[in-house]
Amino acid sequence: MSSPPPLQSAKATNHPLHEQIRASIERKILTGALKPGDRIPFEHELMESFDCSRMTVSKALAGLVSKGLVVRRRRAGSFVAHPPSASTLLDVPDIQADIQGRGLDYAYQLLSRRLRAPLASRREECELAKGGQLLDLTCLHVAGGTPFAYESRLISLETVPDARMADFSVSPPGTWLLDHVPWSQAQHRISAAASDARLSKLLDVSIGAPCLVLERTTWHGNRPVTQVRQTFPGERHAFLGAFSHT
Amino acid sequence: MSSPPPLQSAKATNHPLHEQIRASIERKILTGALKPGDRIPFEHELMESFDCSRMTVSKALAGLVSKGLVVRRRRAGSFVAHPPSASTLLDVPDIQADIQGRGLDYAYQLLSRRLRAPLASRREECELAKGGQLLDLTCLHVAGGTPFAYESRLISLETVPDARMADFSVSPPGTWLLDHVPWSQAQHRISAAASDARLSKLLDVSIGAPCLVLERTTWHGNRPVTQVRQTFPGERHAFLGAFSHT
DNA sequence: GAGTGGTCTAGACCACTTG
DNA sequence: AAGTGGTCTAGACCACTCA
Repeated sequence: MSSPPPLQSAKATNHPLHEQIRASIERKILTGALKPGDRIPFEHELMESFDCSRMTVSKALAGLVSKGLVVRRRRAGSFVAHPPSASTLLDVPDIQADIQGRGLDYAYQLLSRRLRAPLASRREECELAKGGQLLDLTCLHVAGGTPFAYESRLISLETVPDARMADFSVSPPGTWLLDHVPWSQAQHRISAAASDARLSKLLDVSIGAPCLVLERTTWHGNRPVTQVRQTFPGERHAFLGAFSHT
Repeated sequence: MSSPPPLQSAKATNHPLHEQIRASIERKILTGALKPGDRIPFEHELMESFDCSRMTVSKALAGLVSKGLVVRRRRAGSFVAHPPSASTLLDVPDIQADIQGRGLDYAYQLLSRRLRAPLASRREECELAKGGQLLDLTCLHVAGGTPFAYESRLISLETVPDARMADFSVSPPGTWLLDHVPWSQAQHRISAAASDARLSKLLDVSIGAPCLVLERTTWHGNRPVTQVRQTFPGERHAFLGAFSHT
């Protein structure tokens, strides 16, 4: 005889089981324990681990898919997704991919590279450094021969020690970071500013010309990764986004 | 005797059933057949309508919840969600709510109001009008005594005939539209421009000062609703957004 | 107190990919 | 060919909430 319905034994917390499973996997992804491309245990393995039915596991994974953290392929399994490299207003844009996506030649120029401590007077630099050092970079992105954006970036070597050895004279730091930091959250700020003398020379615009300024801080899990300020000639560039109330 | 497993009778399309159900309800919401606050049939009603199990109906509704189109309340039922009025970079922002949310006084001034046909030379105006007339408005938003944004807006009277009678001398058209058009999609464009003489006077900035320009076209279902261009003093304003790869 | 949605199960068949 | 995820069922208990 079959025992009566299992009675949902040991519902330790008040969170539903599928959320616990989702959170458990999500944590592993966000902390980097599971990196992009890594395989996630099969459904039947998770069924055993969490002692639940397949539908429950499936619901948990479906949540991760809808967040874009996981991709699932029949017969192959489930894997941690690669961060999208496409550029929209919402994503962390990769300027190189963006320019090449428009069919333009991309060129890049490293203007300066400096290893330094955070300025004690700048609170956000200290938070970024987290006690370590900062890599301070400035560079120029060029699209089809025309200056596209000036970029000033700080990278926290405490969070991304590998950046110290990376060769940013060839490929831009943004692209490198997208490839080497598994997942991120970002805080954006878009404003407008007038071009000063130095910027005007770099971007080939007149002094005082309106520019779009994008400032972004990026985290990996709860560790700060990088802080970047990109300046675009305002009449040559725009941010696009198609949104539904979704 | 019970018949053998129902064999998924009549799988007309190759879309899964839960997606068909979701699409069916989503369509009703996007076309306005179901308006915000309207009740969605109970799960057991949908089970009968679509002749399927409750889990399948539940999956369909869960999809709509995750899109923010539907809210569900125990014992009460499922309802079409009200569009969010909060303002982020992704949403359709309501300037009035935005300013008041910062604890500043909000003032509003209607500068002009004109009923007119679309200019045949401007393709986007003709698409917006869809054969009807346009309401052409310009106005100024003021926050705490300081000019905040200049707005130039076109409303398609073909899609929103009620706008003809609305009193935009009191409340701004953006707020009115958010309250009267049930759901929308939007296309945004953010750029920077220099302030001209007229704008400088209105916004109280110097001529040539950098300004943030937000252009947005909004649709209700597949009908164009409105097209707006808002200009912000660039050093006084910024667009913020916190994003995760979600 | 009754009915809603929230969650879960233990099966099943199917479609797809390649382990 | 085998094994994965995708979908679906016909039940069940529960928590919540509102008439």
